[in-house]
Amino acid sequence: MRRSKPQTPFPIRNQLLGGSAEASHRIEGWLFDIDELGPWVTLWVYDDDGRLHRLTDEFYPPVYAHGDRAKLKQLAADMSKRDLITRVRWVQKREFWSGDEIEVIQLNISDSSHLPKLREIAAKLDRDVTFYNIDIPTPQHYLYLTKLFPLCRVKALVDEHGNVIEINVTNSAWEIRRPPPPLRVLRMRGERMRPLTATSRIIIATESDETVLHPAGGAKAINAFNETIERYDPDLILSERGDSVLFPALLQVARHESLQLLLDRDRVITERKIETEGRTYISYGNVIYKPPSYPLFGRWHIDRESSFAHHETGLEGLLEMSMLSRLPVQRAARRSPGTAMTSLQMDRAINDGVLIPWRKNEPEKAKTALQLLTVDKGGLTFQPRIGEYENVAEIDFASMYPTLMITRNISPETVLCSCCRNNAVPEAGYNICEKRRGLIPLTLEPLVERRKVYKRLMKDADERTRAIYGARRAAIKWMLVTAFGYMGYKNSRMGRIEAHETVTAWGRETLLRAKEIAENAGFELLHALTDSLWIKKEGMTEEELLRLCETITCETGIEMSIEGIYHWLVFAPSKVKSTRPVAARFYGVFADGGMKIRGLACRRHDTPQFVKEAQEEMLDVLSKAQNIEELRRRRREARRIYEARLAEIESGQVDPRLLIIEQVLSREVEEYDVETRAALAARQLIDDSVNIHPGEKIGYVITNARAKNKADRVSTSNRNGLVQYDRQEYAAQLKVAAKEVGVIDDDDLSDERGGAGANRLPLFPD
DNA sequence: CATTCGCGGGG
DNA sequence: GTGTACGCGAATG
Repeated sequence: MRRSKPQTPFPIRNQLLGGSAEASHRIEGWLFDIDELGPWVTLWVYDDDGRLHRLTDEFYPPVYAHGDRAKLKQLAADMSKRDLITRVRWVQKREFWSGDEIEVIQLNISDSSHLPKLREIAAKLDRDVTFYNIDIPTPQHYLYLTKLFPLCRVKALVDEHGNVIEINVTNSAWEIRRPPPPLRVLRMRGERMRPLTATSRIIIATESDETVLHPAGGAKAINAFNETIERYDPDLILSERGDSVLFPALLQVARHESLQLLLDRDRVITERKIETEGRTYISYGNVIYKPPSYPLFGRWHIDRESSFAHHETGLEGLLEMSMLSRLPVQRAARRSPGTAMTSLQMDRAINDGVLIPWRKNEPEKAKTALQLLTVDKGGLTFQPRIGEYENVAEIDFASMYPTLMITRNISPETVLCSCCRNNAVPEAGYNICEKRRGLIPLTLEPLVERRKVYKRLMKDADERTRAIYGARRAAIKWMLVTAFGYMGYKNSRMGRIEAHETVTAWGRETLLRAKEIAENAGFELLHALTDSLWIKKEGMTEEELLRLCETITCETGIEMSIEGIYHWLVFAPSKVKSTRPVAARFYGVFADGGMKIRGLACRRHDTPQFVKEAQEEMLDVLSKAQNIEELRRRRREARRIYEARLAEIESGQVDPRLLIIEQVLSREVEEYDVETRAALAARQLIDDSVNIHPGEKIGYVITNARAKNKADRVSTSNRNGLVQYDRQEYAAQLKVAAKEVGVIDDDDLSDERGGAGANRLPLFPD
């Protein structure tokens, strides 16, 4: 443990504070980052001359306890004796679930590293005392209370040691226009890093130069890395697999050579343990592997691979999430958007004087089949009418679930409230509170508004600005999506399954209402999915559609708009049984030439690039068709692409790198009951002593799909070009992809199977 | 044939 | 220090 208070601010790039013994002075600039350091937080502030200051501010996180007064007094006395707290007082706060004002004792924790100990105490006192605000990450907690946020403008008064006397924020995270932060970015990527061999390389690139490191070369690589960091002094290290591969490798080498890797700016924190194991968890039903992480002190490290936010929305989106939610940038980068959403809620709650319930670590119990059936019906799904259609319109509700939560006041504490009797919720008949505005709606409303503002501004913006606003919109969208998702999660700090149920019940009702309105207006419904309708009407005009959308918007309170009018649209049948429709499998071309595709091979992550691109090329040809008659002509044209690609595969000359199938492992190798290709590939990697984990993505090439010796079926070798792929197997995959888009049909597949496509589908079933 | 396993959204 | 569900389709045995 490091308990010594830094005597002087760590000098960054020469003497930032002038070096001399000024008594106190002012700094004006912007907050770059915040870390936690025992009884302090470390604030990194860039002043307006571009100099970075490391400031410290004392912070004693306030936690609250409710219960028998005598017991609470005793608790405070005990904790005081053990120096766990610096301050005690009684305050009035509001309880989250009931909304009631209650008297609680406020305890200011003397050092944030004592919080785990406090949680232990809290767990023991569970029966008598209820604790609040005891599991809020300290930097966030500091930001909630000071109203600072990442990248905010600050004015600070600091003493000669860099300790904050006073600090104030002078702008809002919600301002739309803001200059991009002037960051020095170092990019970092590896080649042939797994397994680590003499040919492994790490490339680090500044804006002007590039350095190649050979980690197998030992000290030389470490020195070269350190030299670049010292010289360039990046604010952000943007890596490809830095968390999972590059930093662990470099740190291993550095330790072996007894050298220090100069990752952090902050020299107060020196030791850094080498983590080699990450963590596997389940999210949204998917197994996800989270590699060990290497956040840095005093600069940012973002691993594009392990950052959902950066991967999905880029730096602009990540910063939007971070600023709005007050989550430090590196944390926002490594956590799910749900963490940002929760942070935003906690911020709101704390600043409204609402206590945050402690989320205990109870593993979620498996639901029974019956529960799943009755509780989680989810969004409404129609069966489309199989076939090819012209002049179909798609109309969508905008942000349906978030808007429902806002307009219907759906929140864990408002659903099934004890004060109102209205049986407002369709199907379920639950009550919804009419007296108190829910925390979720309060948090969501400004986000939904902000997305609308961005959308409006994007219309007249230049291309660059449009890209930035688009990324920020995407970031907010993800926050909104998770707001719905975690409401149904039992372990959620402020979750309640009935709230989740309420949203989907109202969602179904709303979609059905839209269907009725459309049908009453003379439209024919072809398909509907959760918040979208596909409709058709002879001689339909755009004005008519706009009127319909307006009516639906008025009647439901949720904005309905035209997603587009298709020149043509195909609802493809099931591949298993060709008369059965499939809800999410269609492709079509909008009047503006754009395509909408769902459920086809090219959308899947486990389709090899070669097949993906071949299908995309075929679709590209089809997209030029203006109607169904032309579509048929274009299919014949696209067939030439199919044949050319097929010939390439059969020649055996395709680059095997284009044939790699990437899949995410769902479990440990030993746990596979079936020796799937993925399992075989994983086995190979382990035999090559590559450490892989459930939730990690692996890649392999099919070498001999039907080999007796299963080890020969796939190859994970990265000796590119030496792999001989299974031509028949890839030819078959290409055929399936071509058939999906109607470029070939059953007859074309029959040569191998010998069966004549007996049940071919009529193109117009009606 | 039954069972196992991986994927989906968005842009 | 997280956060649906469930249906489709391909592969295995």
